[in-house]
Amino acid sequence: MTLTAEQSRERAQHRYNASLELCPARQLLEAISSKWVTLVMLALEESPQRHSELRRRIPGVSQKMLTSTLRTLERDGLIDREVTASVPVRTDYELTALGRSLLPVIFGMKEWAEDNMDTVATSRQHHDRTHAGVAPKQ
Amino acid sequence: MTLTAEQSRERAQHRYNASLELCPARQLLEAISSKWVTLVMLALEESPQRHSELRRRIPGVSQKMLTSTLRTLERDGLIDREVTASVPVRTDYELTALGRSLLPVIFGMKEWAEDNMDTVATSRQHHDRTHAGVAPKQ
DNA sequence: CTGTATCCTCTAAGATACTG
DNA sequence: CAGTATCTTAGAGGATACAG
Repeated sequence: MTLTAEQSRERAQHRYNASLELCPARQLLEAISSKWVTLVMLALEESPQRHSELRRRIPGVSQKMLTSTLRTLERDGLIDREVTASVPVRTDYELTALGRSLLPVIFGMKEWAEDNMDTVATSRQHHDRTHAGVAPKQ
Repeated sequence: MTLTAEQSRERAQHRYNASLELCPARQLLEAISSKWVTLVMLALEESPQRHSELRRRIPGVSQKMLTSTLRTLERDGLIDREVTASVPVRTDYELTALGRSLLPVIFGMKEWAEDNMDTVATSRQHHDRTHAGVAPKQ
């Protein structure tokens, strides 16, 4: 039998999910879109920092999320972790060369955002006002 | 009374959540990190497309997610939506000037990703192998 | 100080069904 | 063709307590 459009779409979905996850750009997006990664990257821009320093420099981050973010960045090879076995323990984090190579990309986004997010905000307000009745979303 | 470090951290959290959400870069990140936005933006790069064309061009997207993504992009002023009231209805989407101005940023990410995500992947594998016992995560 | 281990909540996103 | 309306689920992220 032949497939309906809906059926072939389903197959496409499964085929595509795999390739989507393999797409480098998608992977990067997922890697950096976690809530704290860019903040940590930027906090490490100038010099290595200790866990406690990072916590102070990034207000609002819980130590769970900070640790988890740092672990992920370390796993991705974007930062290095150095533990000094003193009492109490001291841990320093610093950007790797790979991590530093990502900074320009982050700055590129930052720049576009700073130049254009007010336009986006205006557009949102206008859209919400003119489409008041339908699908307010939030 | 004076605040404990933990308490002042809590206050910082609330103070900061507001400013975090106002941060332009964060907003942009949230806007484009939705699963389908970059795919839609890239699909519209060369020419306007109809809803059904986009669905074909982006395998695996459900019509719900496509519609929702398109609505968000429209609200943000990144794409325009033009409805032709024929039977059946015809709808075309195209990038706005603002939307096109974002493309270089997306390409910048894409380029870094293509150049470096294999290094990241290798780092992940190495990390997972050497840290087999502890926190395999996934 | 630098973490783990739980528990809990909230939302993005998928599945499915229906409409002008 | 181009949507809207529900229901459900997986995972991110927060709160809290404990440990080397």
